[in-house]
Amino acid sequence: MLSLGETIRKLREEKELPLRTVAAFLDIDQAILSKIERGQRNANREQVVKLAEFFKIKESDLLVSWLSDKLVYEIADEDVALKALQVAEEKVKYNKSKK
Amino acid sequence: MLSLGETIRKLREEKELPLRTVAAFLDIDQAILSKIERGQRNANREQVVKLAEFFKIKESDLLVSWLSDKLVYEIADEDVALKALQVAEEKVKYNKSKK
DNA sequence: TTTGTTTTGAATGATTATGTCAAAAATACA
DNA sequence: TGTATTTTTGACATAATCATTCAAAACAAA
Repeated sequence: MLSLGETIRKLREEKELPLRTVAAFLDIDQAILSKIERGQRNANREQVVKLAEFFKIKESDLLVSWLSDKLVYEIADEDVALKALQVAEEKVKYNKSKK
Repeated sequence: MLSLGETIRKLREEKELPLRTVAAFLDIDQAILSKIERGQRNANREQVVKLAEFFKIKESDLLVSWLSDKLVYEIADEDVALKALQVAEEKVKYNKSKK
């Protein structure tokens, strides 16, 4: 259950690439990428899509990783975090069924 | 499966109170409360707590409603919304077990 | 109409997101 | 060691988003 940051750091290190190379592909400063990999910054959607392209992995997998990180972050301090996630699931299912 | 806004509007109308009264208790402009009830604005945590107090309902129930609304909002446009919620659940469970 | 309530939108202020840059710290390795 | 390379950090800038206020418009009831 890796975070987005852990995932892309692992991929980058497997290929023995410096931050610079990946950051250039994303068209951002390497400092930002460093922070993304360590979870100090959030990537945005566009960056996630580009990362999937760069590493040739399934875009939806990386989006799930990114979105779930954001969700966890949003409720991390709440006692009712799990319950909120479950209710959110029901709401999404309901919205989908009626749309 | 009511949203926070629908919930508090229902409660307010049952008691036949104007926005003004509830807004005064929350110490906000009634325009904001109107928007919160209609889902055009997000309440903040403090407001949710006060709303539970005002309507004498369980605080955690209203917090769940509020948090789940926020979660749904955050992923509403994504194809992988459900998957992201499920992965987020696993991450929360994992974090809890290791803490 | 008159009165009270609710909704809307423009304007403003606050907060968050995003990025750059340069220096410090860590790492690799001749 | 010393030097080059890479990574991390933090100060700063700017843009985008969000929250709030206010007044006016729209609505509802008497």
